[in-house]
Amino acid sequence: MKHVTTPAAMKFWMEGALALADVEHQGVRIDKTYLEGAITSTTKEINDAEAALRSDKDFKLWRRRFGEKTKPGSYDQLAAVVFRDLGVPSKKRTASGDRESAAAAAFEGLDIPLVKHFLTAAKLKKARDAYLVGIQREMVQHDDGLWYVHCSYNLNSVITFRSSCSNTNYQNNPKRNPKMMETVRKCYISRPGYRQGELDYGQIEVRIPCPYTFDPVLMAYVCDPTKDMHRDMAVQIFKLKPNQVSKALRNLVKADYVFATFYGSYYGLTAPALWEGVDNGNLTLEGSEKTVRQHLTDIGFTELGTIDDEKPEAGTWAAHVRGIDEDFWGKRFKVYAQWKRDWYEAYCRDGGFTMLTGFAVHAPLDKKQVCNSPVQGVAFHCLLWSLTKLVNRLRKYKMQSKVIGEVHDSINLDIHPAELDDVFDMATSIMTEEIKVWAPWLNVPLVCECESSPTDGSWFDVMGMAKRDGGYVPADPAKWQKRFGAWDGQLVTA
DNA sequence: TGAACGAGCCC
DNA sequence: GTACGCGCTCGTTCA
Repeated sequence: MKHVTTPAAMKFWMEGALALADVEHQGVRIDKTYLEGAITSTTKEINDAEAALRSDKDFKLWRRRFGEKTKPGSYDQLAAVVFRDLGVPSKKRTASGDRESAAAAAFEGLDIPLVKHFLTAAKLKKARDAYLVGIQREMVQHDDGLWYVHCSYNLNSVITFRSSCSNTNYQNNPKRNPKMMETVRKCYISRPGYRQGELDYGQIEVRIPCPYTFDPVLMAYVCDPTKDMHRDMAVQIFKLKPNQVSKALRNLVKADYVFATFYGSYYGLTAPALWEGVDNGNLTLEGSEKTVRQHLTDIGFTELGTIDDEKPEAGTWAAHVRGIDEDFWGKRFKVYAQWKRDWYEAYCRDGGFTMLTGFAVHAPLDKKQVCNSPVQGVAFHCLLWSLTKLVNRLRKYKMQSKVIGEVHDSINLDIHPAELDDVFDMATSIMTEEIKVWAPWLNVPLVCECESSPTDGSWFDVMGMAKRDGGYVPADPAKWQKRFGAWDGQLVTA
C-alpha cells in the first residue's frame, strides 16, 4: 500500500481527542435569563410574521389549495402556491427534481409579500428552534449555580479529517445576519469576571494550498500584506480602479467568486451569483453614489446571458465571467491549476493520497474532493495542533483561562483578564512560530488574529485586538470606546 | 416511529 | 471534460 497513515498522525489525532475532551469538559457558560427572554420575544415575532402571512391577499389561494391541511411553515405548500397558483416561473428545481425549489435564492428579485412574510417567519424559526431552543435543551447547571452547555467535538465523522460538533453545534452559530447573530451569540457569555476570547488563523484556507502547490502568485498574495487578492479580483471582474472597490463589493467577490472558484465552481454558477449579488446589497462604488448595477450598465453589461451547454453569447455577463475563469486558472493561478491536474492523476494512479500531516485517504472521491480535502483537512490539523498545545500549556502553568470551543480555524476561550496578554502571546507563539517545528513543510507564514470581549462580555461582544507597546489593546479604539466605553485592559474586576 | 427530503446556518 | 467542498439540526411528508 503506497498511502498509509503515519504513526505520528495517529498519535496526533489521539492527543487532539484528549484536548477536545478537556474543551468539552469546560463547557460554555449560557445566560439563562437572556436566553429565556430571547425565546419569548422571538416567538412573538414569529407570531406576528405568521399573522401577516395569514392575512396576505394571496393566502386565500393557499387555503383553497390545502384547506384543513394548510401549514404556514411548509416549503412544499409555498412552492405550490407561488409557482402553480400565482403562476410565477421557477428558476430551478430541488436536487431530486420533484418540485420547484423554494429556497430563498429562488425568490430573489421577486417582490411577493406572501413570500416575504413566509421567509421572515422561517428565519426567525431557524433562530429560535435550531439555536435558542437547542441551547436551552442542552444546558446544565454546574455546582457554581450557573448554566453551561457541553457540546460534543467529533473527530470521526468528517471525510476530510476535519472535526464536527453536535449537541449543540457550536460551529454554525449565526454570524452573517446581524440580527440573528446578535440574538444567538448573546446567549454565550463569559464565566464571571472573564472575557470571551477568540484566536483565528487568518486566511488559512488560502495559505495551506501553498505547501501543496508552490503557486508563486498565491504565495506572493499571502506573504505580502500590501497585496489583496479579493480586491484585485474585484478590479478585474468589475473593471474598476482599486480605490473604487468597497468593502461590501470585495466581500461579494471573495465569497461568491474567489472561494467558490478555488473550491471548484465555475462561471455557470458564479456569474449569476455576482449578477444578483450586486443588487441584493444595493452595492455602490466606493466613495460614490453610483450603484454597481449602473456601472455595469454603463460599461455595456445589460444581460446575464444563458447558462446551458452552449458557450454564453458574447457581450453577456456570463461570457465575461467565463473569460475571468480562463484567466484565473490559465494565467493567474496556473501553477495551482497544474497541481490540481497532477494531484488528481496521482490519486487515480495510486488509489489514494497522503495529506501533508500524514493522514492517508483511500476513499472513492471525485476530483473536487480529491483536491479540496487535503487542504481543508490540513488547515484544521494546524488548528488542532495549536489547540492541543494551548490546552496543555494552560494546564501546565495552572492558568485560569480555559479553551471552551473550536470552529475549524479558530479557538474560543474564557480568558481571565489578568492573563489576557499572556494568553494572546502564548497563542501567537504556538500558532505562528512553534507550529513550524511540527509542520516543517509550511512555505508561507501563518498568522493569528486575536479578539476579546470586555470583562463579563458575550460572544457577540468580541472585537479585534492588536499588540501595541508590549500589550494588547483594541485594534479600533474608537469603535471599542463607542460600544463599551473605556478600554479596561487587564483590570481584574471580579 | 423513522427515513427521506429540503432548507438554512457555519467554515 | 467539468460544473462549490465539508458538516448539524430542524420541520414536513410519507410509509
